[in-house]
Amino acid sequence: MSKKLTTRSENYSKWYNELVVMADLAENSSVRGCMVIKPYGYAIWEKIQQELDSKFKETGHYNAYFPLFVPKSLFEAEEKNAEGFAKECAVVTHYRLKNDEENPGKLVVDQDSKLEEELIVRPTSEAIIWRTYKNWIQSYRDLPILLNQWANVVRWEMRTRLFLRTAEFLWQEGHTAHATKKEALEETKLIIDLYANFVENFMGIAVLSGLKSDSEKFAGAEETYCIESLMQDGKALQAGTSHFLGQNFAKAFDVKFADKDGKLDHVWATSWGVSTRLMGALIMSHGDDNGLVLPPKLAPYQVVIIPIFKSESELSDISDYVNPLIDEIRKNGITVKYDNRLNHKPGFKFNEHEVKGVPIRIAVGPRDLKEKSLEIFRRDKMQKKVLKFSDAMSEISFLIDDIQNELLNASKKHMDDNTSTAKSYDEFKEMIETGGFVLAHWDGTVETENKIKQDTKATIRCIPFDKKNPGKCIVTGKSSECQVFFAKSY
RNA sequence: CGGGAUGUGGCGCAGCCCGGUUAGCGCACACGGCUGGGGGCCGUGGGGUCGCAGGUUCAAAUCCUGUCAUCCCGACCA
Repeated sequence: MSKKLTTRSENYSKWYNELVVMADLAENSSVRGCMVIKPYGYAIWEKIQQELDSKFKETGHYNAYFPLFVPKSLFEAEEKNAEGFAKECAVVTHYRLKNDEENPGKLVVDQDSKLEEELIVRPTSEAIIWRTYKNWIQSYRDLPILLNQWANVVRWEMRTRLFLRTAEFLWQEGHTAHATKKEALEETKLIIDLYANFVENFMGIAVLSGLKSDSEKFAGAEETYCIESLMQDGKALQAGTSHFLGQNFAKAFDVKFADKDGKLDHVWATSWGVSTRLMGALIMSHGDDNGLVLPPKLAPYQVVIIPIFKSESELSDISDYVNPLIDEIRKNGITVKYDNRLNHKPGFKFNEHEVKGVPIRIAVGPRDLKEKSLEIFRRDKMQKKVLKFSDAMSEISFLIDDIQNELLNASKKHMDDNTSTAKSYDEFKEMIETGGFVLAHWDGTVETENKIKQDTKATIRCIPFDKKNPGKCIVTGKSSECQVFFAKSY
């Protein structure tokens, strides 16, 4: 691993300050591990939302919204799910404050307002949604239900980490109900493929996709499919998951439907989600020492034009010069910002947009007006060149595609270069120490998985969908259906 | 939740070990001038009571106790 660019890198503030800051709201605050997303960071999140939304809609899904609070009795209905999340739930026990008689001007919880039943702030919405689906589903004619919700959830983690594990985070969670197992499994696969496609082609991040082992799967799921990406420091990051829930939630919430023959059966379910963690993946995949690097499809603005001028009349001449180009860029469906602020110097602006990762920068000054030229710069490779003004549009169009492609290529190359195959356990340990993915045979048991985790801190990141190359487990020598991907992970 | 570290103007830090003038520096900010093809320069100025609570002391940013938060390592996790 040549670079160690991570969320914990020394360049921390350079990476993130344009996007988010950790919430620092009050003295003695227990709003711990929450982030404030700044406008530029939120603009990136909105891009992610828009693209995913359109893909969900193309595949027949609709958005809906369900309550933030989950009554404890609902939450505990699906036992495995409840058990899995119990340790990290924020719980609402009272609904009123009153003046503190001993401390004028201060408030205390009104003990008379204790709730009969505690409310859990959703760590995920299966429970409340399946309680609702119970009332919506009677017949096979009511199926499938294909819903998605954009929401915030709260998981009171022991240890938080900016972007990757904040106590409150934004995500989308899909929850579908189906008449058959086959259909639910197809949905689970459809979504993981949709995610993989999105993360690769929109965000420019190479991913692996496959199955989670039993110990890594979602609490309450029969099977969990995942996409895993490899960060620059050689650690893996789970970027999205899609769960086949079987009939677990339908049984827990007694959701049955009558099929064509009038026979009652429990409904089959899936759930799936991606979160603001994707923004962490973005930063850790593409960022460099100069700050963020955004793939054009994700950039709040793809091109920035910086005029170089001494006086306002000079600025006005430059504006006349570049305005036709700005119009043309927009006509081509590319977003552009003309940074004609008077209160910052060009050098400052260059730097600011570099830190923000704007894919393409154009600089225009008096010299260019004379020579009918402009300077164009691509952020990913930090290369600039001077062009004839008349060639600008075609170069911009080329760069928009080229930067998008090159980022994915670089990400794929990084993953390929750092994926190796271990033939023995000793070799495996060495490879894990180096970083990256290690493919190895595994006998399929939890015991072996745990041993590997204890010895090396590596976990099974994913099991390929086609299990087609039998061999012998590197630890026990027992037979193995296929090689699986191991890595140390976030 | 266990181990370690940190908390000082908006941001980043020094000072703390060995208590003692008016708590200092860089960046940022405001004003003025010179500048202007890569985070400009010079000058002037404003802003902090040292996370919070308590204790020791003539005297606390500095010592002690508690507490909250953050970061790192572990366990746990999208």
